[in-house]
Amino acid sequence: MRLFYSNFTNKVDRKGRVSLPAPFRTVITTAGHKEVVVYKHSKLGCLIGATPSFFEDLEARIDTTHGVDSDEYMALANISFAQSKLISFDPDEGRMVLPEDLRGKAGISDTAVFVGFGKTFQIWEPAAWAAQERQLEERARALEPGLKPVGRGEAS
Amino acid sequence: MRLFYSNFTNKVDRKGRVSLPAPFRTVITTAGHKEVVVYKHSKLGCLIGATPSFFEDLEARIDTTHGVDSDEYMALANISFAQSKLISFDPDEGRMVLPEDLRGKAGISDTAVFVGFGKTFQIWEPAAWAAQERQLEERARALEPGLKPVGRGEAS
DNA sequence: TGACGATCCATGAAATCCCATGGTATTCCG
DNA sequence: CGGAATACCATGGGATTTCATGGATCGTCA
Repeated sequence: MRLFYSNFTNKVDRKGRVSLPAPFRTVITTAGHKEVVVYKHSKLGCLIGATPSFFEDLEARIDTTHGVDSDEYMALANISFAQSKLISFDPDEGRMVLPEDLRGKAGISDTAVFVGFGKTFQIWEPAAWAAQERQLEERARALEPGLKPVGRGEAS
Repeated sequence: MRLFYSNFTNKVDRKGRVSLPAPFRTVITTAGHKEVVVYKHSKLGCLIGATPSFFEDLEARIDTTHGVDSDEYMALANISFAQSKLISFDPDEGRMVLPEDLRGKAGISDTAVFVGFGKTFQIWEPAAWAAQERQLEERARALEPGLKPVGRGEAS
């Protein structure tokens, strides 16, 4: 499975259109999709994006472990589905439309930063991302010794 | 399998007609249907909608694991079949008729909110949905530590 | 015939598609 | 190696289609 790497800063025009960074497009189309799922992160002031498959897997996992009427399912489904949007992008031009409400929630006006985060990516207002970046760096410095030996058993 | 995402607020006219949101239509027609199954949720004050296949699969699962005479099967059959309505929608215009009794049970008068929940969707009276939304958010906050390992891969 | 559905037509707003352009990185060729 | 041609990508504007929604018509079943 291809993952989302690096970060890209793109313009958002009056219609709310943004170029989905070309490398991100590749990840998504390679996974067999022409759409991305986007929602607002509950704590961070950014949006989260992922392939539809990511959510399909998530759904299946929650369904089998908890059942569709459980509190867990409802709470998770609210974020992953009810509050999410399925956004299609032009496979040729590579542009998508960030809906007004999502832009508002992330404070994005005319510029958006796309940040690769492995299986997901984040979309930030530039200044907010700069701040987050600094924080992450500090935190990483603090955790560094602890991170080294951890080799998470994820294949590939 | 396509899933139901996002939420849409549509008008219900005097005849009980509502537009099934276009993306929802796509999910249903892609699954090869021209109809939706709708019933009242036993606890929540909303209606549940899904493709006929959803219930066919569910039926098959319960049948094989419990048998058609089990309590589980009876309970499922009552909700999924006896209490449900199979509602067809105009494939071109995309409108369906929400029967009076279902509207009554959900307190819906002239506006309905369609909420995507993965394999199913919900139909709410707007104010009731707003309240439910708040509750789900709180619950998500409470469950968050427990959810983390499931929704792995996300920054925090 | 009278109520209730179902089908058909009309319309404004909003979302989507199509074409054009400029810049940048990469490749190709002398 | 250097310069030019080329391919890729981000971005803008305008045209076109889709979609939600209202009203009217036609049929049907008591």
